[in-house]
Amino acid sequence: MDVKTVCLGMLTDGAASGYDLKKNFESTFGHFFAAGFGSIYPALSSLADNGLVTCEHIPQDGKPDRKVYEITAEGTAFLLEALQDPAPCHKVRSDFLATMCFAHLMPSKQIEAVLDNRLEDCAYYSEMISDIEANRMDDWPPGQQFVAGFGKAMIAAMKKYVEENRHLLSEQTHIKSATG
Amino acid sequence: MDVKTVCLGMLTDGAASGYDLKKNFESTFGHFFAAGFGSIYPALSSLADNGLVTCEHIPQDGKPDRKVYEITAEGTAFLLEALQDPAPCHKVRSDFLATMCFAHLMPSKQIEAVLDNRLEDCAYYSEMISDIEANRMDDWPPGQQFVAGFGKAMIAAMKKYVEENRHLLSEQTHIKSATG
DNA sequence: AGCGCCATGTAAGTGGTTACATGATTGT
DNA sequence: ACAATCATGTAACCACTTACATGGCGCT
Repeated sequence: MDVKTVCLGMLTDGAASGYDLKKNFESTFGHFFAAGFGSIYPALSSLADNGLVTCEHIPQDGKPDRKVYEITAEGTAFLLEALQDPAPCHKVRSDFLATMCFAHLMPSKQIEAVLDNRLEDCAYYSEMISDIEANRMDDWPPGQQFVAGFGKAMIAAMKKYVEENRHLLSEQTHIKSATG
Repeated sequence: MDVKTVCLGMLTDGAASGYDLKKNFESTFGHFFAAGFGSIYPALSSLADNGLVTCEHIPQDGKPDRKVYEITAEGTAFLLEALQDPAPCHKVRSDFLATMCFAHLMPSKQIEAVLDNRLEDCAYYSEMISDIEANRMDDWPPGQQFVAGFGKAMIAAMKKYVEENRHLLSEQTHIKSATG
């Protein structure tokens, strides 16, 4: 699934601009689907070219036109087909884990810093999800509630694992002992 | 961190061919860092060009030369520097979660199929990690044991969450009720 | 007869990131 | 003064994926 398809999905919730969608990518979708303006704007243009969305230009003073996109019937049909994949992937790409694989080559201080940073990241995300939950989750479709809960559960599991197992990494230094 | 750097890291464990490294990418590193031959072979060539690894050509009958790569002192220095990032990222890219966000647009049967598939994927990975644990984990560096445990914990958390919360998605049909 | 394992590589394509370009308004 | 918010876009770049190309050996 690409940025185009996710944008299309977001538009099923109502008309929005690229700028609006970016906020979704930062909040709700942030923990599992990243996208910057450099992907979103071209995606929306392409969707409009293919008739999957319509675009209304709203002029503004001193700013570029606000472009509000709305999904079309063809867009909905396209989305529904895209959602038919019975085995959508769930991929992790972790420089963190790759780094930890080589912890025995690193000084303890560095390992500690990396682990602390990961826990900070967990804290950041769980706070973010709590904020979202507190504000506007009641009127969400059940799928988005499921997904928010999923994120929360995974982050909690990550935090727990790191806290309970960091001793495996940092108890020893990177210099090999001579006791072999 | 790119494929090059991870290959370099793997070579700290001993000399190996591209084919050998691929097996690592499929087993130990599979759940958090994917790479195919199309990335691995060019990565190793590039590392050799830059003097970070040496390459020994071992002729074979009826097969291409087996090329065994070994890390150099410069390679080790390069790796150690790459490992100094105090905030290595941990990214999830999930078509599964993106799909579930739009579950209210899907028929129940489809949702069930997607959830079942995810649980199968969990089963596949946890079995794989168990196999790895059973065979050759004792002599691993602590970092790789930490990472294997991490994968196991995350997959267990995923399985648990999906099993306990799938009812949120599949109890209702995709057709909006007229009770609003 | 066919599949999977061994073993390497290239070339084209894809999909995304990063940096750049513009510029008014509102808050601290 | 400075940063953040609003608001859009392009162009160069990058890393990785996919498909293709080659071919013997051993197992069922």
